[in-house]
Amino acid sequence: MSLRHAVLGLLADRTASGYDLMRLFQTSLANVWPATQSQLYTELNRLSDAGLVTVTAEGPRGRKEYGITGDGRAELRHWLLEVEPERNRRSDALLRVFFLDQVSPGQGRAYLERERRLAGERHRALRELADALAGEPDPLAVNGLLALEWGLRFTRMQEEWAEWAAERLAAAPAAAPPPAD
Amino acid sequence: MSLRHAVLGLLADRTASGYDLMRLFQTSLANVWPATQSQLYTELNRLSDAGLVTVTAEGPRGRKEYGITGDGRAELRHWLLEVEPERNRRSDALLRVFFLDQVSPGQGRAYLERERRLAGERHRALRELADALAGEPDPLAVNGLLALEWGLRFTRMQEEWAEWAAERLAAAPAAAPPPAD
DNA sequence: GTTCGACCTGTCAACAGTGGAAAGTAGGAT
DNA sequence: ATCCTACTTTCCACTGTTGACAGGTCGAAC
Repeated sequence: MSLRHAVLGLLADRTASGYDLMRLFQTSLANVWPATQSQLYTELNRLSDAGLVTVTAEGPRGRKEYGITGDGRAELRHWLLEVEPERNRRSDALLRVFFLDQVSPGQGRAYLERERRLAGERHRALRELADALAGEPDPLAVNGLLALEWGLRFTRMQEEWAEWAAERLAAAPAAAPPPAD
Repeated sequence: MSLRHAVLGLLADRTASGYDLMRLFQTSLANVWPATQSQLYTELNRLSDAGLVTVTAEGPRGRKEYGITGDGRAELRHWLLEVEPERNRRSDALLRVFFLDQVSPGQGRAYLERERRLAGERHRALRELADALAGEPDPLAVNGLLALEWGLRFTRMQEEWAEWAAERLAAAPAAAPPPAD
């Protein structure tokens, strides 16, 4: 459960209402840890009960401004530095690859070609985002750029892999040789 | 929900009991789509109700052997070729990167160094697995090797990225320049 | 002969995440 | 005055996943 830490991280350098957080999730964290409005409000209440955040101000229309507490910062640091990151194991796309011999070799190659295309599109979208962000010195962007570079490398890798896999499939429809390094 | 399709995929070229499937998940699919025993039995019953699999034999100790039906194969092909693969969006590790400026630059670099090390270890483990599999011509291995190559590239990419990110962090603790291609 | 381990099937409670509905306030446009 | 839109919070039903529990058969070893 890292939604908790995502919220703490965002509150660490600004106070915000649930609505503010929702917009931050939609923009800066959309590609890293998406969260819906209902999750956020539930989590804010839980965090508040646990004493990790606190209401710093109450606005006009019921708006509640939340801020991180000392305990909250401690928890955030603890998670950042001491909790082992969990591996991302499930992959819808990779699962399909496992069963690719259930369709004809031609369909398999077509599937991989689509994968390559989709990865390429995502790569170009991220590149545009990176170029757009390169101009404005947004405080959020500092480490966001590290994540962005990760995305650029990842999508590039997916493209190359899909191309490689399609060739491999074409070369040896019956038995694949061991992967190259 | 792709557990359904993982089960269909495995049953597509062999009949198997729930227990057999459990072992297949533990071995060949462990890194792609983990599933627990309880999920499997529940899913088999659901699939059976939906007419996508059927009991082909009943063994001595209550063992039930399941086989895929025509509808099941149709569903599998449909999922493989026509359903858009969903992106894997949540990443525990990347989320941490976003909040890396909550700790000192030195701690941040130490974190990235650990990431690099963990990725390297996983890379070496996958390489050993690939070498071990290179010998035996397992029917499962055919497309499993494609997935394995994906893992090799992915872990290598993570290593390189963590190194790059650490350098980037060291070079510009206040404001990061735009990412290179 | 019993005990042990491998085989085999199932239920249950709990929780994270999703999507949608409900309901309310304030400010600006018509 | 009224309506629309943005803002704000909350609740509920549903799915997927997990881990624990609970049962059962069989072959082999002791």
